[in-house]
Amino acid sequence: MSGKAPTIIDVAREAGVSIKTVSRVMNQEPGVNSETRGQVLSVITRLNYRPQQSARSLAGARSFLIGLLYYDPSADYIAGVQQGATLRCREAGYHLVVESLDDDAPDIGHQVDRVVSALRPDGMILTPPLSDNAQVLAALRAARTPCVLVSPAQETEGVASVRMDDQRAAQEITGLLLALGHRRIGFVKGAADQAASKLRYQGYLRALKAAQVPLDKDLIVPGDFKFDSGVAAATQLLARKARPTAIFASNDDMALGVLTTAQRMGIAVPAELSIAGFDDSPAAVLVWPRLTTVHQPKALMARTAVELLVAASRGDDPGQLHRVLPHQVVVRESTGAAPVARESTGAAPGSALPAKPGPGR
Amino acid sequence: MSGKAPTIIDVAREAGVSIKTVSRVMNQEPGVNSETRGQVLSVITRLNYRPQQSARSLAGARSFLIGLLYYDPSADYIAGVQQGATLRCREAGYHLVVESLDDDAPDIGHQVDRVVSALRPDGMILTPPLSDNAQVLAALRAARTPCVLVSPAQETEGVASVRMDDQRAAQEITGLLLALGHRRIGFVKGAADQAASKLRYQGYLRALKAAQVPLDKDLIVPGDFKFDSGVAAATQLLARKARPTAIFASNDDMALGVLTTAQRMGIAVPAELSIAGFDDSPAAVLVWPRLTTVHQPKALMARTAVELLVAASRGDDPGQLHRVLPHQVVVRESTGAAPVARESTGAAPGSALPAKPGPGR
DNA sequence: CTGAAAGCGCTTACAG
DNA sequence: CTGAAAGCGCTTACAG
Repeated sequence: MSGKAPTIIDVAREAGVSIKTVSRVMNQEPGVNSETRGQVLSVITRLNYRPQQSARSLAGARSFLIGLLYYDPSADYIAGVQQGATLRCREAGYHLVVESLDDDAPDIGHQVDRVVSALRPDGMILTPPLSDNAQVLAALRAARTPCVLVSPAQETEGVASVRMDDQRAAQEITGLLLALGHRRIGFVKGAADQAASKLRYQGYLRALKAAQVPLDKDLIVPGDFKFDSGVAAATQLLARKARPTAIFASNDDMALGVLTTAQRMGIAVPAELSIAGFDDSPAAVLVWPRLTTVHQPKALMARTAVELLVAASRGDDPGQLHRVLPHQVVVRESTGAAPVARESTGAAPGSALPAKPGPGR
Repeated sequence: MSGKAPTIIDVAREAGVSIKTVSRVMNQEPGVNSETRGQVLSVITRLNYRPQQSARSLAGARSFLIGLLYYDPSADYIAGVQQGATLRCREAGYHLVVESLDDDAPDIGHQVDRVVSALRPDGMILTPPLSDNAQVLAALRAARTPCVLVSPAQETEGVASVRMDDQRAAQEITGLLLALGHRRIGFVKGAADQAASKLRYQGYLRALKAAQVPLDKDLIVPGDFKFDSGVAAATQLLARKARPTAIFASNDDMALGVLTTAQRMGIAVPAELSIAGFDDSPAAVLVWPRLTTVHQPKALMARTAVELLVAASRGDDPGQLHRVLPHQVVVRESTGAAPVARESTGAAPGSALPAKPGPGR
């Protein structure tokens, strides 16, 4: 508890070795007598010595810093990613620096450049839509900073990436609705400029095809991932004569718009209409019935991204560069068996209450 | 675009000055001939020179790093805080390092210590509940690392803090309900161990007193800030003979539980029951009617925290150490005029639809 | 298996 | 107003 923090010199003196040996122990380099190593380790513990990041960074090739770059993410997305990244960083002795960028800014390359040249991070994690931003990627490449793309639109040769299988997840959740007996399943598309939109749509199509359910194009409506577009989509879909018995929205925000609209129209969920979303957002469990949806492995993707970067900076073999992580279909109360087969005749009777109020939890 | 990034030596040579002069210009120190300064600046721009954080940190007293420490925050909270912090950091030439800690861990002091001794950040921002964690504060004090507490339970002499006025906000939103003619206003408390719970409750009490509305203790029910406790609270409150015409929940998650419960009981919101929350969470606008609530100045609190830290690290006068930032009451569709004065007789007729469906947006 | 020397790119006193 | 020297705390070659 003296005034100054101990340095590598203090440790070396106490342990009766050179600073080089202490350095070797700290970096877990091979070729140190195990007795010497134990001796040094005990002094390190006793003095509570911690190497200083700035000195290691200046002298060596590593900064022990990993950057997380994002642009206008949903709160839930960034929180999930960050949780996984910070925990894995701590385990590996790294620290996470976060930077919020403007995807539309013409000087975004410079913004990246600034961070990289100031911090010299050992790696960068890019979340969508930055994972598809050519300027960002070019700036990183020029600075020779390794990066991992989270859910990029497409995998790039030699650039690491982590993602989940959006198409398969969408196929699974559509399959769930089909298994419940639904045949008229509405689909609300995501924003046209996002890669996930297309994948989720394809998953929906595949599931129908696999179940040999003919495609009804009128059941497919546009959306932009926002609540209001879910409201608009539901308004359109539920006004049909032969209205769908289920609606799968490309994300939870839109699914909540569908849910609200159904409730306002007096359509019981899930008795008369099943609703499924995608994302497992916090709001999915803040409504009743709670949403059936897909849980994206955000924290695991981030952990994996950190691992790939740490391996690369250590010179270890990172293994497979393109990782596809397992998702989870979360079945809650917004989906149920299709109504018994009598064609809906338009306006349905009944209240907004579910047939059987479920338990409060 | 050569292989190596330019150093201060390259700049000095090009500008025909000593590295010390370049250093002075970079740090905006006074006492440099303005012509010399301009000359140096132009070389810096031309070479695209950026000082390296690790070298500055090692040689000097500043690291240009600010830490953000949190424990299990809501996604929305951390995202809001971070947005404000990263932007202000960028403007000031700082970078934000985030670390997720475990508030219950017995070695949390060590966890903090590890970050501080490795990174030597110029300051730390602590969010609740860490802003009230004695071990964290002690570790920071021992390391002489300046910190700013976000919304601490109580202000500490000499320790900077930023917060909003929870009590006044709660008083305002209760006042809004009173102004709408409500007299039986239910209140759902927050978790007993959080400082905000008490403040919001006091605000509710004050508003009633100011309006000379007698306190009915049966209208006050416990809660823990979670959705389910809102459901439980509403179930209890709405079963009363003289049921409340409005319910103010201490946060949005609970308010959503109240909303769902009302809808399932066939009580129209806001025609028969007004509902108000607190936080302005993302979910507040993902339901219908959208929630009337209080918007907490998360980003502004974080910006201010960074400013206090940057000023301190520059040796500038930070000014007032305890900042109270303005909040905003956001009036949406979940609140309306109190039903005309006929005593509720228990079970109310009507559907879950609002009297007049509002606009879709 | 271990160590002495040089150097990473800046800032801090100290001179002039 | 400007600069030459020392040094921050490590790692990198290089020896032995």
